[in-house]
Amino acid sequence: MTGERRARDPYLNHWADHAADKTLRAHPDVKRIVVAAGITPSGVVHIGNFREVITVDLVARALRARGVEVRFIYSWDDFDVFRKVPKDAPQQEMLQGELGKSIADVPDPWGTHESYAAHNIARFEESIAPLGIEPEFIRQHRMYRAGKYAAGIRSALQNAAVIRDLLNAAREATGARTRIADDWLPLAGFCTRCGKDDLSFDYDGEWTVQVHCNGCGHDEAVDFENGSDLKLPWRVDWPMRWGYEKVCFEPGGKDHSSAGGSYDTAKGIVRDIYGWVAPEYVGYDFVSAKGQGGKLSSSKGGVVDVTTCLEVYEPEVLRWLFAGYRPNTEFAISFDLDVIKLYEDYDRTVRLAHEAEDGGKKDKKRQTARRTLELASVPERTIEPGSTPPTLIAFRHLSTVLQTFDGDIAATGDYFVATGELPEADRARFEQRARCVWNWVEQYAPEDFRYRIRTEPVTRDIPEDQREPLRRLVEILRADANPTETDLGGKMSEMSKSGVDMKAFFPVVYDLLLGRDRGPKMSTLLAIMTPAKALPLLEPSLG
RNA sequence: GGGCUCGUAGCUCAGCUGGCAGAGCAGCUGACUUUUAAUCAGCGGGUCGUAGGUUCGAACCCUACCGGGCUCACCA
Repeated sequence: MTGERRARDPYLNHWADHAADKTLRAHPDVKRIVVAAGITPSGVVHIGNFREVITVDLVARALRARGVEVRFIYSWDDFDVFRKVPKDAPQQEMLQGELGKSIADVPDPWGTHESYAAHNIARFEESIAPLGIEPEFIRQHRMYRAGKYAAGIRSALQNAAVIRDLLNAAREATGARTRIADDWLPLAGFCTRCGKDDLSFDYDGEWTVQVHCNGCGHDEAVDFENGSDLKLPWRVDWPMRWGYEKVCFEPGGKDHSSAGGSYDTAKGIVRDIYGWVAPEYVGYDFVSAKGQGGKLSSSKGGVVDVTTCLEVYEPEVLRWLFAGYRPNTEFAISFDLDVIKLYEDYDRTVRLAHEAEDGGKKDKKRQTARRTLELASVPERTIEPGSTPPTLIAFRHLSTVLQTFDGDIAATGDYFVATGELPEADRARFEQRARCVWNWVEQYAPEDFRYRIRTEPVTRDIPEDQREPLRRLVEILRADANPTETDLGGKMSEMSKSGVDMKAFFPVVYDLLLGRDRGPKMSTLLAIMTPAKALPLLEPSLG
């Protein structure tokens, strides 16, 4: 397993493929490539954190596409200190008293999980399951308490001076004013009596640390060989874990990516103390949210999480979004009208990806579309050029029809099957999209976009010149209990040609049916409603 | 102040290790169709932030500058 494990395929040309190639070049002899993600569950794990996970997942897929065995680990940094009480959490007073403890030891204020950290972790792990992301989850607090990192801690303590010099060198290089003190130890942790993190240490050179709690005054000799509440500070913890897990690839937020930043110093520490090299790295930019109005700020503390995104985006569309942007591009997840455009872009990409290649210029675009879509696919699959794409009902069209059926997804599906627009085989996918469309219509769509068919008829005083057209429309509907959209389109056309001013007439009809003066294409609306439902709304006004 | 990163069409972004600037949307024109406009055909649109350099050849590599973002904690 050395050198090129597989001839470079020009089609494997996505940024995740490049990252995979780079990783393989850096580790030509490794049998099983370890890729890692790591996040602190110190608050709601949001869509920005998700970028870390999806980035690793995409690179993992790219590595597997090269025939490499991959281990995808996800480290939850839940031995982190609880520093800030989230504003939207219940039991503010209780939480206030827990500040300084490990988030794995702070009670869950929502009362549904074993700890504050566990609550945030569970929510996120559940949310990414539909996306086909299945890492091996690792809980830091368990690893530390089980003594897994004991040797790593001892190495750090015994080499405290080396680490201090490395960190100080970085500070010097970046012009920082302060320096680390000579008696500093690369150690942190929690008091076994009060649980808080304000500690002083004295190291014996082997496995025992004298711990003094500056908070409650507790003194204790802690033997960390078989696990304890001691841990390494972040800048040392990260490289220690690289060495422990033999991590070959791990991305980082742009906040880690600068000189003197944690990746930079970790690089030196892992090399000098832990005998491993820093993983290949991709820096990713932030993800923001756009167009959710006031909806979010109250319920989610201003943070968009994966669950919220999946209410509007199909799993594969969400993956496709993240796969499409280069990691270092900042972008916003949209909940406004952009959603329609994004679905349209996605649908077009699907069609393009399935087209057969013809040797022309467009092949490159077909390949890009195909590769991006493969990486986005849930479940993972490859796409054959020239194969039949799945049938996808356009978002906009679906929103219209779905509203006509008042959100009844099964009935809407039946309708599309009946019209021939939807093969029965693609029904599951259709229902997934329909749920997203309906959520969007209900929660985010502008008023202009929304309508509902009247449940109770109203009787209007119809203007003289509109009575005859209305009578004709009613006759048309009475004549055929199940007209198709095309049938009705033809009738509308006839009415128009016979001199009816449809521009003036339609608002009258829309008002009777929907309570507004505009609406979906009339023939579509009436065909879907069926005369049985439309007539009772129209007839009373005939007088 | 040091560093990283971005700057490409009106907008959002591609552009693989240097080889004729490119997609979608928006815009405009035409066709068809009577309603939140769909679909089809076509068109226009860029000094690739600025100025130098390397090269047969630069959006891409190097230098400087301008502008935006980020970063440089006994925090993860």
